[in-house]
Amino acid sequence: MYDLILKNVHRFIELTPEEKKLFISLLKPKKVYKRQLLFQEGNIAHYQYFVTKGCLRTYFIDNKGQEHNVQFAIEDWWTGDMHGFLTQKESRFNIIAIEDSEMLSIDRPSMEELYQKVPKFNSYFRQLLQNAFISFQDRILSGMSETAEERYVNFRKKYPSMDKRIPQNQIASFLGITPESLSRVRKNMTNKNRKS
Amino acid sequence: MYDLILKNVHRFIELTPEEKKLFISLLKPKKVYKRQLLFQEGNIAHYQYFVTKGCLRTYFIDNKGQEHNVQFAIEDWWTGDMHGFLTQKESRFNIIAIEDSEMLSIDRPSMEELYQKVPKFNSYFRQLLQNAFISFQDRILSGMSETAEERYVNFRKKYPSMDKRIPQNQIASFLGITPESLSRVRKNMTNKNRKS
DNA sequence: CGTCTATTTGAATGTACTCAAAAGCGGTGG
DNA sequence: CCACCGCTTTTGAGTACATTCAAATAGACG
Repeated sequence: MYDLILKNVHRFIELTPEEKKLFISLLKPKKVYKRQLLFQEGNIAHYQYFVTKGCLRTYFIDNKGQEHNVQFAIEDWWTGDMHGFLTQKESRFNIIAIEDSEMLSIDRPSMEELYQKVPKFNSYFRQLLQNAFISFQDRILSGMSETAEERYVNFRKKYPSMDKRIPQNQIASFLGITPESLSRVRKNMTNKNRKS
Repeated sequence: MYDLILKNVHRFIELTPEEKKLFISLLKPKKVYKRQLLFQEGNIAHYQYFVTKGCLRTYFIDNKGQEHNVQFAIEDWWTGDMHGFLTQKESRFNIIAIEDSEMLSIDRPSMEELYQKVPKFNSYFRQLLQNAFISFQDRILSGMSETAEERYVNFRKKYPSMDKRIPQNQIASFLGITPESLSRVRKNMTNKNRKS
């Protein structure tokens, strides 16, 4: 159950057996079923979640009532509202399960304890923040410079495992286009392939 | 000359006179003139820059050769390629002066020294990273949910001092639209105001 | 003053959107 | 196991918003 997260941590920092034990003792398992909300906007984000099984999406609702997907998370990914978690301000995001999912959650006090006792974890979590930062940066760049089709192609290249599991209309929302448009983009792509 | 940056730091952490001295001793003044490149893509970002005078823009060039503005920086702002600075990988960004500008720069070794001797600075720079993260997040959300006009209105609300100093075509590039479109958006807005 | 760049305006085009309807797919209950 | 219901995906037609290309006007700077 804890193998996956330990491997993940191990990609960034090395832990002694005692440190591993402490870390694991601070994690709380959590389950949500398909279509169930893990977290709702307006609340304070007390947890970050490491996904061990399943698939979730993080979205926000704009002032026209439209949903927009901000992030998908599958096994071996962290999810949660990073900004809200760090600032302890009301979140603008919702997180909902696309499949039955299992997670390991950690709250702020536990994270503080971890920083105190195993300072290496500062580095680990800082790198998570950096990665989140980078992925947002990439998204801004791609939003400014790429067509819908290019964004979709890149999405599939970058997250091949997600492409198979996530409904098209959800991917469309992530890419910032309508489901109809994505359907047409795909049609177009297969036509191109047949010609060549 | 160092008042501005000390005030800025002071908004997040408190420093003793000795700590201030150390901090200042690690900063290198730097000048660039209008239209001059401060930093060019393909290089490693060795510095972060705190602007004490002037105005700069950070942009990247997409594979169609088009420029896109990522950030503007005026007095009391930090600029530089955060991602490149943290990872020490080749940067995709260019930074150029919109006005004659003066900065205080800090390199990685100095920052490490600062972290060692005054650990409080970890917190300061982490908050800078957080703020950068948040502003990118906001930009993704606004790109997904707002029209060009709404984005422009919000830009003016958020950065009133920049709106006055930065050429329209540069603002357009920041908003992700063409200069012609921004011109029409503005025309539209004044027409609306006259009617009401 | 003249030159260079930024901004505005116009006309035609294109990309993605909305609205509407049909087809496809998956899960549920009889 | 099949029939039905709800949701997703596809397709079509018309529309809207922003783009491109081109040209005129305005502004900044030496």
